[in-house]
Amino acid sequence: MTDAPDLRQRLIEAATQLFAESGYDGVGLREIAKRAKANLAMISYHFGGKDGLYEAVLREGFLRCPSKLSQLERPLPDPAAPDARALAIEGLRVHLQSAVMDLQLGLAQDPLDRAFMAVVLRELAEGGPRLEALDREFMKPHFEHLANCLGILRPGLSDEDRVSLGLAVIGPVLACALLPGLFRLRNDGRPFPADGQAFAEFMLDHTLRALGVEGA
Amino acid sequence: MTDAPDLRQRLIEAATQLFAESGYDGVGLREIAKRAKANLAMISYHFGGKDGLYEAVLREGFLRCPSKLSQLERPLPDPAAPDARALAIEGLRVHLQSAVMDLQLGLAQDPLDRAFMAVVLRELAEGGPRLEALDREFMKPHFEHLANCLGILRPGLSDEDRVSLGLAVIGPVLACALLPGLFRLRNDGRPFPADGQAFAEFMLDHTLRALGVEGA
DNA sequence: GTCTATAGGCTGATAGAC
DNA sequence: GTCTATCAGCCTATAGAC
Repeated sequence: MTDAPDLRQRLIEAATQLFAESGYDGVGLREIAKRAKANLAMISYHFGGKDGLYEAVLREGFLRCPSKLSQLERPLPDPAAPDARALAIEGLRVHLQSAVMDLQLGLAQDPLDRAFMAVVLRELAEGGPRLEALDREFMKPHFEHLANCLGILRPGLSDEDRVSLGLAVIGPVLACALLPGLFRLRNDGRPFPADGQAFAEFMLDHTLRALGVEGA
Repeated sequence: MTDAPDLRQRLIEAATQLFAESGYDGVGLREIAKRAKANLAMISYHFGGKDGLYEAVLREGFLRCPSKLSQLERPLPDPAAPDARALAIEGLRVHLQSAVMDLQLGLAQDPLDRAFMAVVLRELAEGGPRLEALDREFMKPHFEHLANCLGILRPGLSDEDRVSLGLAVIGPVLACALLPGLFRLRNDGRPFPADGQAFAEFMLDHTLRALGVEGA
């Protein structure tokens, strides 16, 4: 991991960790080079500059993560099917578990993946120019799957209310990922959630109760 | 506003806006001085340095906001009262409306207040050394009020589940405040929520359904 | 209190030897 | 591909005139 074979990879790993900790403006290239046990000039040579390195961090992260993202199968419920509601409920469960996994709330073992997700969340929060690409890559698939399931379980909402409902379901997971320090405080210093699976189940149960659906 | 009487105030206002936009490391003192129409040296003179200016931004924000925070009265429900459940429901409503207001999701008119809350949220997300103070000042009162209400409506939860339940209620509001750009995308470019009051009511209704309580 | 001028250090980037 | 040495520019901070 830290002793990756080639320099390029070491630089990307070091940069991912440091950007995750301190943000783009908070780290210098010298520090990154030092952590990667590489020479400063190698950053310009391999990536063309700090911006190029940052983009490489995101690009390589994209390439590395999709295979890990949504490892759980996520069947799209067919509204016309006779068991549509049951499928939607199962879809909702898979969606929540998947979101909790993706956002590294306790299931991700690889520190590099955790750091990468922190970079992504930081970028989403800043609302910068890369927001649309990140949304398309990370958030949109989840939101669409979520919207499908919710549309079956609660049809006929206004546009505004549909967004609100989606937010009511996924918001807790997002908030938890965006404010890890705060929820550590809320949980007496222990990381929260302690058990990602149980957390996802709790949120699923909460959502199903709100939707007036009997839990599967 | 931008033309505040004294220089000190102008510096704090300029710094609040710029720190909100670009973060602590993302802005230079020159830029802050320029926006405040002040001389660079005045920052050291009045605040002792960049760190002092940042702390002043937070301190003055604390002083300015509590009067605006929780403008709605927020009675603490008494679990022993005969109408405890009704009081808890009303408390929950007030809590959600208040949180939506505090987090500037559509109700805050003053751009300075909006910028200040952005600084606070940024600081909470970074998880820095000031996190505990910010939590105590901004989050804890809400969480405690929330916990009181939820404890009445749904007693006997485990510690972990109690945190989860609190997060299920307040998470959507937090997520929305932390990812304004993302939810603008989710809402076809329009800011979300369009109507903070309606948003709070939706979340209250959602929560009450989940808790199996008839809406007031 | 406000300003100019500048110090001293760090930043990202690169030329050029190997 | 990797390194050293160095550049020009920016950063924060401050000494000192007014």
